[in-house]
Amino acid sequence: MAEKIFEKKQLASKKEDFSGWYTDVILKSGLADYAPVKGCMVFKPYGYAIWELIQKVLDEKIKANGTKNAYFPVFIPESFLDKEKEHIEGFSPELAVVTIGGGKKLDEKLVVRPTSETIMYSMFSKWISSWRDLPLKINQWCNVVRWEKRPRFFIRNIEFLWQEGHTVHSSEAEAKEQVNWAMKTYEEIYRSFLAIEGITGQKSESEKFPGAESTLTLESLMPSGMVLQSATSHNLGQKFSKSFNIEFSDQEGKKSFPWQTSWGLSSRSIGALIMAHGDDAGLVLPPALAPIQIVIVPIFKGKEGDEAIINKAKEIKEEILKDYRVELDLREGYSAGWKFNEWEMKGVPLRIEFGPKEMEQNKASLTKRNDGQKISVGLGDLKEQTAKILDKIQEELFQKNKKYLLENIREAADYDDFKKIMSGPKGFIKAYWCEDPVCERKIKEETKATTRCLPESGAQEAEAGKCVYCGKPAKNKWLFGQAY
RNA sequence: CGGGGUGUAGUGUAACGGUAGCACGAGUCCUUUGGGAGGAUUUAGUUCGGGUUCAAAUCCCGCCACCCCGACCA
Repeated sequence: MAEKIFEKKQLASKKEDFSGWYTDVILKSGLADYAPVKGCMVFKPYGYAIWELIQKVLDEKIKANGTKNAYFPVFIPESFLDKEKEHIEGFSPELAVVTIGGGKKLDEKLVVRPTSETIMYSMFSKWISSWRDLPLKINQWCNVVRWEKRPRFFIRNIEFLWQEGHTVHSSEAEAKEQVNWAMKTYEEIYRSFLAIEGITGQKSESEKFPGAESTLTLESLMPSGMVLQSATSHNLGQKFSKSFNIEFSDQEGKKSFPWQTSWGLSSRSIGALIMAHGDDAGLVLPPALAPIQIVIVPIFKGKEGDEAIINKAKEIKEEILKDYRVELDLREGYSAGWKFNEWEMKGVPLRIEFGPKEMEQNKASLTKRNDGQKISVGLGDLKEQTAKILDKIQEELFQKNKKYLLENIREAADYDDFKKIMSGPKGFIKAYWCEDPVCERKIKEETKATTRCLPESGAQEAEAGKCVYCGKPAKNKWLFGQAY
């Protein structure tokens, strides 16, 4: 059966060739295309529409949090990045640098932003002088450039799209609150919209954002058994405010460095979406983020009755289902079966067939993309039923993904166990780690697994144990996995 | 950036160093439309740049891109 679909769809099998499947689905569903420059990709309209929907829901939450949108330049003077030592060390290997402008060699090279901390904070130091200027909460939607050596659609590109929030606070507690707010918001976006479960926790010293005090991360599990860092939120402490000379006078007139945060969610999330839910017939999109939530395929019966069917189908689209993103497929010259396959490839969550039979019985035939279930609904109940079914699809996708994640967290009692899991199903591994970077590095070299995070639950759960690698005392159980 | 592989029409493929062929797609017309319909007709290609040869898709060198595996990373 799987082979049959493989042939029919001209799609690699998700199970047998995950990488091939991923690329095929993206190209054939029209999400994206290769660009002439290695590592760059084109977001085609269908893929960009998903990004716009993600932007819309996240942007509302960011604004409701009191953060305002702004836009900073794409070029950053090279010297700005040098100001924070860890920051420049972390980013220098992957910078794109402009040396010529307007035909002339530039006096100071310009870095194409890999992230905007430095250019924003140079401005913040001008804008902030009093406690009355705080908190300052700025977000920007933009592209960033990181010269990745091994690109992959959406997951890892030289240029990608994201949102970066940057806030400045008069107290450390307030900054921490902001960092937590961002993480909770990302969790909600992933769970309620992308229908993807994730685990939140602290990054280790070596995995945290270059220049941050600490980094919170959301880690999701992909069907390949590999882990995807899905969103991050950084507590920058006073490191950047000191490097960039951001100072404010507090209520007592005392000068002090403020506490800062930065947090981001990128177009990588679309990659997660594709991987998490798709199947051998193509994409499967959750209704909340599907550019087309419902497709109506009219079935013609010959010249005579066609007009009535088309008119009724239009009425269904424009009146009964006017609250949804609906596509009415009136294209001629394609058979109904052909259209079914195409819309399945594009992952449209719900298909409505409307033909002579439905016309006669005043009903519609619905098919759920995620499990192929067919439901017959009277036109009188269609509006109500559609709402229920779309909610159900959204929930089913999330529950399936959550179940997969929970079933793939394994405890490694010792290092042999650890290695066995990594050479088998992979997924998440929970294990004691002494927090010595040497053990972390060795584990990575020997198994490809890196620390993903110290889960929020991990700290309470753990009574002191022994490091899975060196056997020395360890306070916490960390989550390991092979990262994308 | 290191190792391995691939590159022929829009896509998938075939051709010993000697006529670039097939299928799908796309265009037009007709018949069709409940799980990728049929006929007629048209269309289009050796990644790019060098070299060897009487002759190169085929052999050699290089560029670029893509895939897989590493190192680096959202």
